[in-house]
Parts: sequence; C-alpha cells; structure tokens
Amino acid sequence: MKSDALRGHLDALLLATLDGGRRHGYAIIEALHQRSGGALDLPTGTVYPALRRLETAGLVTSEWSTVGGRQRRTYRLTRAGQRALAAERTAWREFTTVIDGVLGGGPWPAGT
Amino acid sequence: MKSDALRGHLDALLLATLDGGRRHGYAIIEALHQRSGGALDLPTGTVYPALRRLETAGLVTSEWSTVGGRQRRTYRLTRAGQRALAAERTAWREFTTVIDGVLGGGPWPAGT
DNA sequence: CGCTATAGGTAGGCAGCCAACCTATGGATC
DNA sequence: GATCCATAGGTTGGCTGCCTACCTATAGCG
Repeated sequence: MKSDALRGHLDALLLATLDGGRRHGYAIIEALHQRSGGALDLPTGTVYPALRRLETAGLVTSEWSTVGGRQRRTYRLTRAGQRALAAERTAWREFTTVIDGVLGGGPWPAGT
Repeated sequence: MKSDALRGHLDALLLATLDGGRRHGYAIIEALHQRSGGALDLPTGTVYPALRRLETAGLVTSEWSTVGGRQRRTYRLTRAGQRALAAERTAWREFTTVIDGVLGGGPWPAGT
C-alpha cells in the first residue's frame, strides 16, 4: 500500500485501537497489524510521535507502568478522544463516499 | 473535509476525470466539484502541478488549443494512464477495506 | 474603466509520515 | 557469560505532496 495514502487517517486508526480498552504503543502497532491482515505495519517513528500528538491534543492520556521490569506507557481515550473518534468515523464515511463517487462510476460522459 | 485526507489519492481522482473523455484543467476542477456534490474544491495550485506531474510520469498527454481567444491545455489519458487508473481503483478498494476493517468494527476486545 | 468568470501558471512553506538510529530488559541459545 | 531476539520506549532529520498566495491574460457585462 502506498504510504501517503494513510495521510490524515492515522489518528483515526490510533484512536480506534484504543476504543474499548487501553493499550500501550507496541500493542497498538501489533493490533493494527493483525486487524489489517498484515497490510498495516506502522513504524515506531510514525506511531510514537503520533500518540504524543494525540496526548497533547487531549484525545488520549497515558500512564507509566512497569511490567516484568519493562517500562510501558499505556494509553486510553479521553472523552474528547471518544468524540474525536466518532467524528473521525463520520469523516471517513463521508470521505469514502466522495471518492467512491468519483472513482467508482466508471467512465464519465464527456459533457458532465 | 480535512485536506490531508486527500493525500495520495489526488492522482486517482484526476485520472478518473479523464476516463472516458479529454478535459482541460479548469474543467477537471469543475467536474470534480460537481461529481463530489461540492465536497471537492481543489485549488489550481493543487491541480495544475499535479497534472504536470502526471504528464511527466507519462500517464496523461496534453495539447494546446485556442477556444474563443483563450488558451486551453487539454489532457487525455495515455495507455499507461489507463493502466494506472485501474491500479489506483484497485488500490483504493484495498485501502478502504483495510481502514474499514480497523474503524468499522466498533470497540475491540481488549485481548485482540 | 472596473469587475467577474474563465483559463493558465509559479513559488514558498507547512505538516505528516517515515527511515534510521538509539536505549534498555528478559529469556533463549550457544 | 556471551550473544541474540523479542519486547518496549524514544528522537531526529528529511522527503514529498498539497495548499496558500500570488501573477498573467481574455471576454463580457455594467
């Protein structure tokens, strides 16, 4: 998959992985990998800065915990994050509708 | 609509407008505007450079013509462009399938 | 003469994502 | 006890693509 195709949709994906349960960054990457059937394999240099952006924006909060001697930063959605996720889902539906309308219709009559 | 959402999909839209007929740049912008129900309103600073990119890539060719004293550059798909359009449509379908699979499923079980 | 619609274009900048790199622990392998 | 991999976190710099802002030009209308 072309990598820039993801542009502007990454936040939605990250928020979605946190819907229904907290997760730490590494687990988010793995969850996306599994959920996408291997199509998504986001590098840490993409995910970690994005999570910090989301936290700065108040959409997620994080807590440090130590599991088996390893540091984990676990993220969960805030209320604003849940609202943002709902908005992202709506925006995604509208986006696909628009693009489908352009791409999907086959050849256009020349006069349209 | 968030503008970066379009990232990586613009070429597909432009190629699609040229499927089934030649068009000049201004008409491409208007066609996209109409086809999208007003959702797409691409600025010339986005479209014209993109068309030149597509031409450089061999996906479209252009011809100058003069209509009513005005210069028009009319674009049409090359064979490579038609193949590229088909590939873009396939990529789009795969892309939406992947994102839908992540966004669409509602809350995830924590263990997944 | 000025304004709008039509038609083309360029230049500079911003932001998002990625590649490359770094640190650290625990367990398995050698 | 050394080495390696999986797990877990992170930063930095750069590329690229799109957009904002700006410019030129013609035809037609007021």
